[in-house]
Amino acid sequence: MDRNHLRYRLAALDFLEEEDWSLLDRLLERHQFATPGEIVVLEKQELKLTRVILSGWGFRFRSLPDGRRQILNFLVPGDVVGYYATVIARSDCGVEALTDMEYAVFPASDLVEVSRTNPRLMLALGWIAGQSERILDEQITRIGSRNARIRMAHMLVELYVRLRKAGLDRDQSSALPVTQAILADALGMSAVHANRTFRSLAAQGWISREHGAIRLEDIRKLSAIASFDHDYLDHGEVPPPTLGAIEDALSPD
Amino acid sequence: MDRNHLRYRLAALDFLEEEDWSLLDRLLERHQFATPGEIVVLEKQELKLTRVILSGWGFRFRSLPDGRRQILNFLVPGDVVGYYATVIARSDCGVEALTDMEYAVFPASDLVEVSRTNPRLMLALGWIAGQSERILDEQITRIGSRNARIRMAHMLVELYVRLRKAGLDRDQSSALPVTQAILADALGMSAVHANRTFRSLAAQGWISREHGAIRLEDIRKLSAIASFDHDYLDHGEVPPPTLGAIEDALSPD
DNA sequence: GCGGTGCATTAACATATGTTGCGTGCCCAC
DNA sequence: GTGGGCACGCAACATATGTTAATGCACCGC
Repeated sequence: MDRNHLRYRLAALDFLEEEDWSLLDRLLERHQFATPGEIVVLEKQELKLTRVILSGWGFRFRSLPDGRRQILNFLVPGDVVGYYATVIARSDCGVEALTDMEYAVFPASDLVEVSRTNPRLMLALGWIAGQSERILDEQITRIGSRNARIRMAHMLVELYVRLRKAGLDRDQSSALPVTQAILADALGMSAVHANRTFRSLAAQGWISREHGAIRLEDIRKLSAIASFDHDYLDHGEVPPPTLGAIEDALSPD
Repeated sequence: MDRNHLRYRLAALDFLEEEDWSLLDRLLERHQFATPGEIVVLEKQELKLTRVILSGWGFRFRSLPDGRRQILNFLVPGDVVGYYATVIARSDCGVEALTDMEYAVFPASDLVEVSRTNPRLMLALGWIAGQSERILDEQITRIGSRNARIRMAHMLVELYVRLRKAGLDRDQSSALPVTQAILADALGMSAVHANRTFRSLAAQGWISREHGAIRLEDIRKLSAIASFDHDYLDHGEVPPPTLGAIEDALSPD
């Protein structure tokens, strides 16, 4: 399991040193497992743990008074859950596994020490957190201002792209382990309408279903109708000036 | 201007020391101003600055291909914009002022040093960032799974609560400087429908308009129909166990 | 083989929301 | 004052989406 996807994603940043990597390894020592449908984190739970998804899929969600639920975002390998748990004690959202899932757990307060001893690593983890926030922005835009077809296409492409960035190859990342009901919860629409929308996209041959999963058949077409911005998750490759600034800030050490 | 609202909000955390406060003051030394309607941050702009709202209102938004825009969240005094700018160079959303606004600006890379020298302060700022993320979660839930009336009521109450927590008194915080068009952009609905919804709430006497602003007349009723969770922004008062953990993590200093 | 159970599909109908277009009142610059 | 711009109000109609309810189909345990 040493080839975890967080490592892969962080490598793109290209400024971590040997000691950062080894501290990261120690941080991620303790692993836990979950099976499909398992609730990993309960809502409204006192929570002082940070988790890192190592393999498999899940999602963060909130339940509504009327029994429905809203999926806030999906979790893929390399994602961090509970980054702020040190300062925000209660978790307001639950986490559920979609597939078999392996994740690392450590006390959130460890991050306080990390920030003191290895600011570079902390910065790198902050980068991951920042990406999540950007994904939330995108989710808001998707739900708030697009119709069902575009919403669904956009969501599917985003998941595909995130998986590829997490290091999964084309074939692994074009079969998404989500049911239409899950998609409906994520996109804020009824299951029936999700099905209508799904069939409409499937009729054009852009997606298809296989078992309880969805296969992307034509990612270009999907990106096109959703006017998906392929750059939007790309800012990982920190450009030289910024990297310089980091070194400057660190150098008076 | 020494009584800035970030200071007020951070005071609730109750673990910052004298040196943290003075570093914060130095960080927020440089102020800038904006007038209503002014674009403070352009979309898709290289951005290596972090900003802290000191007074006034604004919002983060994204433009859509068809000319509409989605408001991601509102900014009130004490909010931080561009917390991750060190690692995520490009800003994907713009920031616009709603009222006269004063804000502090500093290079995002300063935060790297803060995290090394004053992890407590960094933690405190992370708490602010964590609250913003929670607000995004709420925005997703609001847009994704509630009808127009509830969405609007919920949003209005949230703004009211956030203002009060930022230190504004009841009267200042029950008049919100937003037009119905702004609300529509925030709630992901058409301006006409926002107006319908507004009038429906106004007909019950729960809100009213005054000039270009909205006055909340009955916050209890609004909270009730929106089943607004008054705790959800409350986790600021870090409970003893967590605070203990922070001290533990810091003590081997 | 049988009967579940979970997911997908479909139809008919109800409702929420979007669109277009026009009218009103207010404030402000000239 | 007056003309223009802006926020708001409103009606009629078009459309997207929700609801309910029933059906089919695969998989699985027994």
